[in-house]
Formats: sequence, structure tokens, C-alpha cells
Amino acid sequence: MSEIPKAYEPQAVEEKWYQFWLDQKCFVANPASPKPAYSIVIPPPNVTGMLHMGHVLNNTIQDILARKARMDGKEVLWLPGTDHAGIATQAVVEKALRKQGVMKHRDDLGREKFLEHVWAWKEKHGGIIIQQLKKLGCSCDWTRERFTMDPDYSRCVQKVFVELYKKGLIYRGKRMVNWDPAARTALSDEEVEMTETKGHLWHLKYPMLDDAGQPIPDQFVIVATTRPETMLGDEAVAVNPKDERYTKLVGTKVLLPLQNKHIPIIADDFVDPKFGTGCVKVTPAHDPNDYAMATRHSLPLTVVIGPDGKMTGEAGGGFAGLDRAEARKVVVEHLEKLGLLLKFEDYVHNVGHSQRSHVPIEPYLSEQWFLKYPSVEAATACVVGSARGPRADSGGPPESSSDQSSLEERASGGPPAAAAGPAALPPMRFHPERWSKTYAHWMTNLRDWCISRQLWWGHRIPVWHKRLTVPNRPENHSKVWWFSETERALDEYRNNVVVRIVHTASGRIVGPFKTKEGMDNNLELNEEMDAGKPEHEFDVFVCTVDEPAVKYLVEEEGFTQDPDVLDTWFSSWLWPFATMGWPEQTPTLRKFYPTTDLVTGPDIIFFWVARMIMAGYEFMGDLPFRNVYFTGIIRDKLGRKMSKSLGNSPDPLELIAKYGADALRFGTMRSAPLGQDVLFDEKDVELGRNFCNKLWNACRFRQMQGGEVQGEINSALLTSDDKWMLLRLDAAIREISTAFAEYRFNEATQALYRVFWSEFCDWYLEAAKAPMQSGTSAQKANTLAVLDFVLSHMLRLFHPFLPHITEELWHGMGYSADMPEKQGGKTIMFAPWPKPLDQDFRDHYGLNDRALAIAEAKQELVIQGRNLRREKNIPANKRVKFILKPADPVAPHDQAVLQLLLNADVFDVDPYFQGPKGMPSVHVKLGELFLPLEGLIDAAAERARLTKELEKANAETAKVEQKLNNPSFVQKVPPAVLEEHQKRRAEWQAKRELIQKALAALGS
RNA sequence: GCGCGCUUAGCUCAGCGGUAGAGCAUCAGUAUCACACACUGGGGGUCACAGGUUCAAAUCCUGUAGCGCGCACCA
Repeated sequence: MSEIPKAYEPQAVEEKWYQFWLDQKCFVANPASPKPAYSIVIPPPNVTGMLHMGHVLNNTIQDILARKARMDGKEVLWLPGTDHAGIATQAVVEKALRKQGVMKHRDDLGREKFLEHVWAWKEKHGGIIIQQLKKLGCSCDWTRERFTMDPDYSRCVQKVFVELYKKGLIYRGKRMVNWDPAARTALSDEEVEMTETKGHLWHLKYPMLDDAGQPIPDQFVIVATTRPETMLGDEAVAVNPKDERYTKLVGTKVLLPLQNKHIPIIADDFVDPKFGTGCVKVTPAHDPNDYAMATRHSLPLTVVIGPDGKMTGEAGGGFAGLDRAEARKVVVEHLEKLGLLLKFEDYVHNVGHSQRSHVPIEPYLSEQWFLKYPSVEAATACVVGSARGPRADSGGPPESSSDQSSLEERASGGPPAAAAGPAALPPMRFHPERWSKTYAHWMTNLRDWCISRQLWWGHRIPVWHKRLTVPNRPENHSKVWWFSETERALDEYRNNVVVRIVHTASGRIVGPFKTKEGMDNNLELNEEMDAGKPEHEFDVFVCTVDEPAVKYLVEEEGFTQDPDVLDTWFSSWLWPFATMGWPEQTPTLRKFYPTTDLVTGPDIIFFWVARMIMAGYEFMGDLPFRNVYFTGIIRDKLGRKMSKSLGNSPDPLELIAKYGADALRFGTMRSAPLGQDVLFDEKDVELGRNFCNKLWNACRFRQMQGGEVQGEINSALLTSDDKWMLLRLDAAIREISTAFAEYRFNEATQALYRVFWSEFCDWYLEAAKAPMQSGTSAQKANTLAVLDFVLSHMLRLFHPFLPHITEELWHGMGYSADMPEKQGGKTIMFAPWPKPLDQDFRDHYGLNDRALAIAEAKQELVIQGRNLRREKNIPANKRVKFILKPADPVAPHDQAVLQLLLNADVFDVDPYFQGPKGMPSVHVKLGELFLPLEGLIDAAAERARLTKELEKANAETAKVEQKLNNPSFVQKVPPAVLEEHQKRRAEWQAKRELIQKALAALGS
């Protein structure tokens, strides 16, 4: 530090060192390193996203872990990247293109053109968040940055799809799915948020019909509904078969109003007779339960709401084209006019909303692709039952991670680690542990995952399709022969294609027909397929990533690729290994998989974490990470979620510009308790800034004392303050290291704050000024040596939290000079993490309880003395005289320190001092401290002060005595506690006596 | 409905069986030669409520209330 500004200026410093780290390749992970591995994969942010406070919290934690691991001597890989975020990105680009007038709907452009625009958008905006992470100081290995749509990554996604398809875990089916009419795509169950919504319960009257199909006057069935617009698609009214009120009606028909359609009354157990009227309208195409009933009763499906959320032609002339919300009003109006609306009442119920576009979800019957989750058992067992405790083996022992054969065994699908036996600990830990319950609950109630999305931006499903029509004459196999012909042709690619032939009408898988013996031309059309139609349609699906096969299918056979893309999470669930070069057994995979820690939010525990665990076991044969740390959610200081519309989400980059990245990191970490939401306040960052400034100035103070870095500490010259400080440092090292092991980051920051500010700056530095000002040169040098020792340790303790300023000071103070090149010489990043002071060190330097006691007694005296000054209204800058009547001899150093800290011009130590009547005094462990006041002594004021003190002493004495007078307390309490209470009683009693004496001396 | 978490100083939180703590805020004072992004001193809490266990409960158990979250869901 050639030039030392009075206040720390972070901007230039941060930029300088970040560039230095990049230039020196400090973040690059070496798979060939002999060091034990430590790895994290970043939760990939949305490629077009911007840094927000959630990212700051999340990535600061990861950076802290990575930097700590480097100092622990680990070979660290923090693997960064971005996610293509299908729906979000497509929506953003569509909006932008509409705004620019490029298109009205993406159909105007067509798939290819539209995707060109998305890629262009990605190129333009895709790097922003990465640059922002660099501003935060993130030590990611940027040479390995990945994107979920990279060609290599896409190949992984496709390979995984093919494998799961081959296993029969991926299938296509016509199902009632969660449809987002705004994004016009299917969603998974997880993407639906149930939100309490105020609505109405409408009671509709459906006229009953006689045998001739004529309405019976004044006879109605009453159905209740929250969605009257769906009545246009009703196909039945259902009652419970045991409901005696309605049994005689079952089998009769009612008139569906507005549609003038006759629909049956059916009996189904689903209906709860106690709810409403006990009659349920059945809308097979627009309600999952109704769909199930319709299947049981072979009811037709009438689709009245289209994929765009507007009423279809089937809804009838007056309604077609209306938005579903509008249609609701119009239907109700019509029914009311017809006198068929009995009543309606307010009704609060839960309605599923799209997590993406926030519109109400529409149950929608459509062909979708589903995944039956793989490796569920292993994925469940590896976490469930995880006990409270420290992190799971964070070491990643070098012998196992560099052992190729064992990895290959695991990768080839050997028994997962979780099956190692009942006594084995779960190999994965959640922190905080309670999230494992949420995880376990979800894992045991898995429903198949709808993985297809009706979007263009994403990984396109690698399935090619063709529909064939086969005449219904079993002896005519001419068309059936096609299967064999095609399959024979595809035989050339047999390792690379999976063929599946589905009977269109029934959805039944009937092929492939190729058998081991050869072609099975004798296609068996069973009765179900024979029934009904003169011809049969078959869907032929070929799943492949083989380019020649695709070429053949498309060019020779007229196949077309499935238009859907995959759910974004279907690519991100492969993130931990797809980013490391899988399916090749790369050195990176061998060294760094499984990863050590994952840091993410509990809101994506199902979306991402659980699925990654399953994918890890399925494709790597091993868990993807050993520890998962769940952060809280960042809220504003009023506890509200941060959102753009509220405008309560500060821009982290502005905060960095204003306070520095280190300040933002420290402030955020300090206010982030384990497992709870973070109430963020800019004040926290200000505090971080102040902290950095304090650190800067403490070093500046040391710098101004001059002299070289003092390496050698002379134990003979150590003062009680030196020893105290070394012990406090030792305590902090232990505390912070433990906090790290348990992921208690805010505890670590609190300890750092305390040891540096309250202990080092407030006490040690101030006390050290005594020898610096008046000590011998040897004493002065020794003090500097202790200062350097403590500061060089503290800089290292701070480094994971405050990477930039610690690097600047590490070099500026010259602490790097003595270190080996690779262990702190070049950068503090690789300086060894401080170890607790061992017993030899303590013995050699005389760090014992006695030194501690003296220093603490001095602090007590100083506080009491200052208090006395204040009570007597002596200005802080006025130097006064103090006299100590000591209980034990006082060392000259201690006397000098007391004089300095009390701002005394004279500090006498006089064992025989007799304070004149009424001289203010306090009683402390070191003795009796007198404050001789010039001029008049205000006896009344002194009496009042002493009386107050006496009251306090009386109260404390009484409190302890009450306990000690309890016979069962004395009898049952552990000896140490008893002793402690007795000691406390004696101290308070002694103090009380001294105060009483002083009061008596004042006279009356 | 089921499950989870929280309730301690004005605010944010720590403490999780043996003298109620921190930071911020507040009040009073201080330009003292590391730092006013600072220093010094002070005030402030019957630890949500009610029972129970214990010599001893903020801390353990049971229940209640309030707040928050997740899952499920009958029109």
C-alpha cells in the first residue's frame, strides 16, 4: 500500500484483483491435481436474466464455500453456466418481437426464423448475468461455462431421452394436463400454484326429461358449480349410487340448457352426497375428475374451451370466440334469463394458477409426453432419515475420486451407495435438515412428469412419427408388411433407434413387431382394435438421435419430428454431470463427481434438486452431491417478497457501485440466518461497507507504526493484552471453522465481526497504543509482531467473505511476502486456512487463564472508570487523575494501558491510599479505583450514585441467595454449578460491603 | 384437512436446562494523531399465552393463539 486513503475505496480495488485472479487462472480447476476435490455446480440462472438479491445470496454462499475449500487445500471446481429457461425466455423474446413489430404471433415467423431471433437475443443478453456474477467476485471456473442449449449439452439431453424411452419410462399419452392458456403449453404439476380465490358457487337448474325426451314441467336437477361456463361441455349429471334421493333418477335424462342437449344422469362413487345438492355436473373435457368419470361411463368429450382459453365452436354460436372469463358472465346471464339460475353465493376456493404467467390453469385433454421417474428408491433412501449434524464428507477423498475403476462400476449401474446396509448413514445431507421431510413426502407421492411443452425454444423431442392406416382385413398384411420393411431398414441403425408402434384409437403399444427370430408379420389385431372402424390407424414412433437414421426416416419414409420441446427441467436435472462431459468418462467427471455441495432455494426442491438426485443415480449410478444447503428467500425489510411490481427489489449492481461487492456480500451474509428467510435492508450493506472501512483503517494504523512485517514473537515480552488477543483469535478460529462445517454462515460473520471489531479494534488495538507510545523498542517490535500475527490470520478468516479487500491488504501489508508462492505468496486465495493455536503454542507463549483474567479485569476497570468519569460529567477529552488501590500488584504495562484507556494524565497505583471522605470510587476485581475531583465534591450526587449501585448489589445478592437457601438446590445441583453460585454470592456480598463502607464514609 | 417453521429489547436475530445477549435504532457526550463509514457512556425485555416436568425453564413436554410456508382438495 504505497498510498493509503483514509477511507477504503472498493471500486478500483475490486476490479484490479478480480482481473488479477482471472489472469493468473486462479479459478481454473485442474482434474489432474493431487489435491482432494471440492466441487459445486452453480444453479444455472436464466440466460436472459438479471442479477437479483436472490442470486447475490446464493452465489455469495457458493463463493464463500469455494474460497474456503481452496484455503483448506482442496482442488476446487465451481462450475458456472446458464439455463435456457424455455417458457420465460420465449415469452420475453415474443414480447420484444411484438413490440418491435417484427411479428404478431410467432406463427408469422415460423419455427426456424423465430428460433433465430431467440438465439440472437441470447447472444445479445445472455452474457449479462455472467458479467454480473463476476462483479460480485464469484470464483467460478469460467473456462467451463456451460449453457443448457450447448450442442454437447443437447446431446446429453437427447441421449437421456432415448435411454428412458427405451426403458419404457417415457411414454406418450392422451391425458388431462395442466394447460397454461397464456403460454399455450402444458405444464407439470409442480408448475401449478394453488391460490385462494374469491369466486361464486352457482346453482344451476337442469330440466328433467320424461321418457319421450320432453321436459317435465317444474322438475329440475340442481347442480352447483364454480365454473358455469363449462356447462356448455357437460355430458352428464352424476349422483352417488347410494344416495336414495336420486337413485330413481339414475338412467333418466336431463336437458342441458343453452346447448339443448339431452344428457344422462349417472351414478358414480366419486360424488359426495353431503356436498351441495349431491348432484354434480360432469364436464369430461375440462375437469380431471369429470374426465375420470367419463372414462368409467364411456361418455363423449366435448371440448368447449380451446388451448387459447377462448370458447370453441362446440360451445355454440353465442359463445364461440369469447374468452373463458367473459363466457362465464354471458352463460350466467343467459341462464338467469331462462330462470335456470337458482342462486349463487360467495365462495372461496383454491384455483390452480400458472407459476409462469399467473393465469388460471385450464385442465386440458391433450397428447403429451410423460416420464415415470427413474431410480426413485435410491434417490429416496439417500436422503430420508438424514440426521441433524455437520456436512456429509466434504472432502471427496482423493483416492476414491481419482479411482477410475470404482467410478466405472458405479456408472455402469451398480448398486447405489444408499443400499449399503441399514447401518450406513445417508450419503446426502440437507441443511437445514428439515427439508428432507418435504423431499421425502414428495418422493413418496410421485406422479408421472409431463415433460413436453408446446414451445419452440428448448430441446426438441427426438422422436419421429408417422401415422399408418391398415385395412381391417387380417389376411391382408400388405400394410402391416410396411412395419417389417421399415424395421428391416432401420435394423442397420438398431443400436441407435427405438421403435414403438401404437394403436391410435386405444393408445395401446402393439409393436415393434421385430422378434429375435425375425419379422413377426402376423400382426394380431385384437377384438378391441377390430371393433368399430373399417380401418385402423397406427402411430409409428421412432426415437433416435442417430443422424443417418433420421435422414432415412424423413427422406425415405416421410416421418416428421415431434413438434414439442422438453420441459426446461428435463435438461437441468442433468446439470451436475452433463456439464462435466458426460457421457464420456472425462477426467473432470472422475475427479469432481459427485459434487460436494449444492446451494439452492427450497422453492426448487422438487423442480430441480429431487430430479437431479434421481438423474444422478440413474445415469451416474451415484448421488450428484453430498450436501444441499437451502438458502432462505430474500424479502424486503417488511417481510414482503421482492418483486418488480412492488419495486422493493434493489439492484445489486447499484449496491455494489455504491458500497462495494465485499460490503454487499458481508451485509447479506450477516443477516441471513440458517434456514430462514432473509429480511434484506440496505442498512445491512452499509454495515458491510463500514466493516470494510474499519478493516482498512486497522491495517492502516498498523502501517503507520512503520517497521517491517514482524515475524518473530518473543514470548518473554508478551503482555496480558497480547495473550488475551491471541486467545480471542484462537477462539474465533475455532468458532468460525465450526460454523463453516455446519453451514452456519451468519454465525461465522457474527464471530468475525466480534473478534475484529469488539475485541481487536476496541480493546487490543487501543491497549497496544501504550507500548507503541512509551515502550522500549523491543516491546514495540513485539507488539508489532503480535499485530501482524493477528491481522494476517484475520485477513485469511475474512477472505471467503471479503475476497477483494483482503487480497488488497494481504499484499499491501506485505503478508504475502513470506509465504510460499502457491500458499499465499501469490494470492491470499491459496493461503492456508488458519488453524486453532495448539497446546505447544499456548504453552510456549504462556496463553493461560491467568493472562485472560488480568486482561478482562483491566477491561472491567476501564469500563467502570469511564462510567465514573461520565457520571461526574467529566468531558471525554479532559485528562484527569485516577488512583488505584490494588488488590494485587499491577504490572507496569497494565498500569500504562489503564492510564491510556482512561485518558488519565496521572494513574497512581497506591496500596495504602486512603480516599478522603466522599471521593468517588468504584470497586472492581483489580481493587478500588478513585477519581479525585478538584474543587467541591457533590456529596449528595455521590450518595445517589452509590445508593443505586447498592440497590443493584442487593438485588443480585438476593437472587443468588434465594437459590442457595433452597435445600434441594444445594443437594441436587452439580458441584460446579453450586461452586459458581457460591462464588457469585461472595463477590456480590463483598461489593455490597465496600459500597456500604463508602456510603458510611460520606456521612449523612 | 395434513405437514413444517416462527413468536426473546423499537427493528433484525442469537441463545435451546444453570447470572437474558449481539448488531442496528435510540438518548447523552466527543473533531483524541487508524477509522465521524468513528469513539465513549447510558436507557430499554415478566423471552406469545396456559398448564406440566425439574432444585432450576427463554431453553424440555402438552395444549392454545397469532403469523408465514409447503402439500392435498368436493363440484
